[in-house]
Amino acid sequence: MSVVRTRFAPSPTGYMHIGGMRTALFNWLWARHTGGQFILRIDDTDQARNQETALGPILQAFRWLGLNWDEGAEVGGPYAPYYQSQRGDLYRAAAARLESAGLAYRDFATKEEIDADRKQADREKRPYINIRRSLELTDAQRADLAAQGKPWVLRFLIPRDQKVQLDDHIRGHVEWDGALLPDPVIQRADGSPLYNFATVVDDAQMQISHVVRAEEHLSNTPIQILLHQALGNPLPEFAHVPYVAAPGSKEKLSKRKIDQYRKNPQFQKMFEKADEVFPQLGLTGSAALDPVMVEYYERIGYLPAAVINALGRIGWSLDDSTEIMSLDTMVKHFTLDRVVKAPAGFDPDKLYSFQGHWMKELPLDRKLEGCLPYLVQSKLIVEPVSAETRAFVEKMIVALGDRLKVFSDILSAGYFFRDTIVYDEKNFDKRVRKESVPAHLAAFSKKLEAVEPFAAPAIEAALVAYCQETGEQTGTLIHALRLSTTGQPVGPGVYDCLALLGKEKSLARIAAALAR
RNA sequence: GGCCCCAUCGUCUAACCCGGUUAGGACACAGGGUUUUCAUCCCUGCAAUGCGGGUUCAAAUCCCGCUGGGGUCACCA
Repeated sequence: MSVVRTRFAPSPTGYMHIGGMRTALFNWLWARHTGGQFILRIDDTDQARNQETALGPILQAFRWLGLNWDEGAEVGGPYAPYYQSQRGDLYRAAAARLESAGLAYRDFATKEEIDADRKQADREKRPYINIRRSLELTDAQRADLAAQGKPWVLRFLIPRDQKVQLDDHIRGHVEWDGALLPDPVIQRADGSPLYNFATVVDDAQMQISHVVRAEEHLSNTPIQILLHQALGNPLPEFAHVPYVAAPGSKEKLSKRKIDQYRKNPQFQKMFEKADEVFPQLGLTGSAALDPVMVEYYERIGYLPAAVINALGRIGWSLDDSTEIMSLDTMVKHFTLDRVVKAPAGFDPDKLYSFQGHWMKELPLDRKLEGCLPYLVQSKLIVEPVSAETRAFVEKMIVALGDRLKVFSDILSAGYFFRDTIVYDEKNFDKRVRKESVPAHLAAFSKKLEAVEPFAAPAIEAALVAYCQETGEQTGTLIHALRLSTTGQPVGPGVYDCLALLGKEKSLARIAAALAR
């Protein structure tokens, strides 16, 4: 096989879709597995919906996940430019070629006429295909229309006597009947190309060997195959991967259905997390950044390794038991024939589980680098971050241990920085405002004054000693101490909390809690 | 509705191509143990071949039909 060249060709929409990212990943993996090239082309033929800024988040998503591209946006390459908006000459030349070969025709039909034809076909319960009235025009009539300046579009003349066959790497053999396909517009009146045409021209010119894309493009494929044939291009291989569905459903994950997803039980947690975390960072909540967007995961503090792992397991498996996979592992083993045919729901729980794994693997210094920006953005610490602060946050991270799942979880321990703490009232009543608890808290607080050094082992020893003396349960004191010093019913070991807080703050907070 | 695709635990999947497994793994869930919280970790449990016909000694696996789900039907990409 000659060199494998795959491409991902996003339209600049202002965000990177998590499902699109999975398709991009498969393209990337196939190229890397085979030692081929991965091209990032920008399909911005639809001028109306493009702005410069709309591309940024897409490129950022690739960079964040570590999916580099050999040719394409920003990096250029031998088939530059890689922006469809800059490749007009190529499309116009190809269109002219088809027209002069009699494989495309100028269609003077108006939208209204086409609509009427369509409705008519509908009424007669037969499939709509173009009536091709413009083909009946005499040369004189055509010249006349041209002289009048009547607008026309260029349509590809679908060969209606042909069957189109495809041997797809994933779906196997698929056939269409040319007699049922409408003639697609390949060029607008203003000379600009349409997606199906530009894609064909580009895939051929860029020597794309494998078109790996989501199955929603399957119905575009016969047209593209016919176009390639008409243009005399060698046919690329096709692999239509299943689309990524909304959690627990078979419906394509779609940004437009975002409001429905808020009620989706699995997605709900992600929206709640966004609404909890983003405002602390000075961002709007889930309204601006939702779990359909790759940026959501970056901003919440997921690890690229976890997102990659989760994406790679949607619709693909290495074998019967491997779940945890690094990008390198996937590159080594990825093949198109192990891609599943059925659409798969995105599973936030499974992603979270992968995240737990990869976070555990992460060295402490990397965790620190990951957490610091959250503390800075939420104004809990200031930049430049002093060496002492770094050391303190590092201790926090150690104390948090596996409770730190995503980087933004560091914010759940904000009570180490804030002077006014928010008490969980229900648990405060249960653990502190109870029987002899305040008295014990006060008495133990006195013992704490003498603990030196004020570190976890010494604090624990003091507490155990106190409980032995008084016959009180250690659990009672532990819960009471946690509630009064952090306000929270859960968190790192309470000895770590006290040590982190220091003697002075610990005693002050206990006193403050007793005074409530 | 036309065309096309798809169908194994709640979810992601393995086994299907080349028929013979107590239908395997993971996530989730439930129970238990460790940690006097939570998280982690360990153990256990729960749980699937959509239906109907063939072919065959034997069908999740091959064939047909049905049902169900989904994608797509633009001068969007």
